[in-house]
Amino acid sequence: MDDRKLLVLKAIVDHYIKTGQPLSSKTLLEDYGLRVSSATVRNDMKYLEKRGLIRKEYSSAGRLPTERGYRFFVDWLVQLSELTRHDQHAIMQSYRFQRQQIEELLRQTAFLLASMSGYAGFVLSPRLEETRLESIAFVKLDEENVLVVVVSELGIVEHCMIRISLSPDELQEISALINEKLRGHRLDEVRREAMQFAQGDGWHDPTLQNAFALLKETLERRLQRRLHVEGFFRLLPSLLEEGLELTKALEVLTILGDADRSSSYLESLSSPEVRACIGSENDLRELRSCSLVLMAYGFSGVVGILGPIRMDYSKAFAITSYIGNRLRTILTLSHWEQMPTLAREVD
Amino acid sequence: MDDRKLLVLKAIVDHYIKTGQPLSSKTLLEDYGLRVSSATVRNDMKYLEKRGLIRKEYSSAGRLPTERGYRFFVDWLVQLSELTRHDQHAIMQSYRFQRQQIEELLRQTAFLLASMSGYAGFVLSPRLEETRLESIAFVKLDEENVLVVVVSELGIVEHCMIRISLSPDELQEISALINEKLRGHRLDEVRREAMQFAQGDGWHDPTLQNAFALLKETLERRLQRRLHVEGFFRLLPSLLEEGLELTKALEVLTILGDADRSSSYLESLSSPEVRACIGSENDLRELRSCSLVLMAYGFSGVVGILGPIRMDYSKAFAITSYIGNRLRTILTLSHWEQMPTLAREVD
DNA sequence: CATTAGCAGTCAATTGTGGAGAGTGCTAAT
DNA sequence: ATTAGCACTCTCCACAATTGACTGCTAATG
Repeated sequence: MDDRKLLVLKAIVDHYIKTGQPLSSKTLLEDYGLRVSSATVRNDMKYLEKRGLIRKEYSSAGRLPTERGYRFFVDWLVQLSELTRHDQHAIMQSYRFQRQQIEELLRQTAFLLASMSGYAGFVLSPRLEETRLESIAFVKLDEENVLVVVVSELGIVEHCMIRISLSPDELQEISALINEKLRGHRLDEVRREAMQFAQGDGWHDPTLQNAFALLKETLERRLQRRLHVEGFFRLLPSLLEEGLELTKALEVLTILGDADRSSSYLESLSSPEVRACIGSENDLRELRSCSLVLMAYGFSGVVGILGPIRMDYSKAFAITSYIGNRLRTILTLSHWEQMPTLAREVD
Repeated sequence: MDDRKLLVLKAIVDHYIKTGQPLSSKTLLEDYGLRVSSATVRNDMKYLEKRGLIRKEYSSAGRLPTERGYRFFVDWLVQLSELTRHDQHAIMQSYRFQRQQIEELLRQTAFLLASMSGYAGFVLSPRLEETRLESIAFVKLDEENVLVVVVSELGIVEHCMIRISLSPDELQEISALINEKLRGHRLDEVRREAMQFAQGDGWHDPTLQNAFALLKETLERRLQRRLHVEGFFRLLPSLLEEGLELTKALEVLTILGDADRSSSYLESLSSPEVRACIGSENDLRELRSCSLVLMAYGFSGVVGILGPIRMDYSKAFAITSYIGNRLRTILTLSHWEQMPTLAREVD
């Protein structure tokens, strides 16, 4: 495949991504300044069509990329665009107020992905069971209620109230024991050990055993991951423009609402490097009519963009990669560093 | 207006809500078993049209309700349908696992409204400033970090970490002072008083003043209300069926994303009784092409359904009212009551 | 006076037709 | 390998004709 053929392919993909219109041999000459005749271009197009990289919508129409064409484009032809200073600045700005609440941070990130790309943005929360325990605090609220707060590397992970009656001294004892034994352990281990305590390995006081059972249960229930999605109404027009019927397009949106199914899929796709999954490359049937651009940011969390197959991959790669790395940095820094101090709040 | 005219109106509204098709005089006779001729019905229709209750889409088409017609229907003709046992049971089921996290409960409720109605469901969170302080706990996590937890009538309302170095004794002292002075006060008062402390009315230790400033700021930032919306992709087909253009329909969805504008509007509309706001009765321009059915459930919170103007009002009223009252009950019960105990969890 | 039968008039929806325009494929020449 | 030129294909748009569903009106009826 010679250089001119590559150029023709690139022109077709670029043009179709930009305008949504098939590109004809004549327009290609005019707009991309080739110094050959349109017939030559047509011959090249025929070659590309035989290789399955472009196609026509009907016999006498211009050419547009096939999914294989997009794949080829993404793998070989795309030049990774840098974000403009302006965009970079906007991203920094929106992370300026460091939130302590991790879920809020993730929601914000999804919003950022969506608004910068013009498609839907999503963030799959980290697997908290992979993070390490910083400390667990027990607070006596009144006679029969105790507040349990679990703090991990990523900040406050969970709080819950437990109905149990313990003296301050007892609380102190438990607290010291747990923190000494479990600090630095991964939360899934913590959960396992809480279960052992609950079964009586530590104390034989049944009330206490209950407390641990509750703690374990809390960890279990709330360590569920969340999938934050933002801006999918912006996605809809793009999908419809591609000729998708409304019901199909809504299926795409609905699958994102089903966090269980989509989460595990997104995680299985992701890698530390940003990558794309185009149209029918998707294993999830409902997503076969759109494309994903995503990357992992740590602790098995994933960020990405969901758009039409005719997506501006270059821009999507740039945005996802920049924001993903940003998020990774923020989360990897100890959360103690990020906390607002008065001085910072004021400026 | 005689009984037969009312029957004709009701038939037209019922039929249009069910099928989306205008009703002709002939079909009306056949389906609703009137013992008069079609000409008579046509005369009645003419009367109703003159009163602005029904209209035609073009000169030789059947009749369909105007917005005034829906309003009349809702005010005088709608018979409030009871939810089926099955539906009631489903609602109870989904509230069976009492969540401690209020936001999770609200999200769940929005989901319930959406899935039962087939339209979009929303829940505006309570004004936390109207709830009363149960207690504030300070926990020393390590040398320089203190965890602050605010518990109100509705459960845990806020937690944050503050960067401050205090001895356990000092913490104990502050804690006792605050809880004694402020328990039972509304959170907006608490915020105000925190501000006074911050300005030095209590201690003159600058570090402490900073702590209170932070507390105040936290309360301020996080007492923002949230608008939980679920299932608005289900709303879209309904809106489009009504002949709304996609852009207009998306405007409707977008306005719900703008929590600030829509929240205050929804609150201003709501009353303790379930009520409807139909089409152009809405003050918010973007909502003029759809209808709201909503009610207040306490602490200025609102639940409701957003649907097309051609909505099944009878069903929407039943669902909103049932779920709204359910939610009110759950929140009004002291949160201590709802907490899971082992016994309940296990069964 | 309310009701009815019958007929004329209105309009949407559907189908078919024809011409213009855009673009390709092929062939023969360079 | 490239090019010019021509025939062919298919979409898109506008226009017309036909069909069918309802209504409005009028004159007759109990």
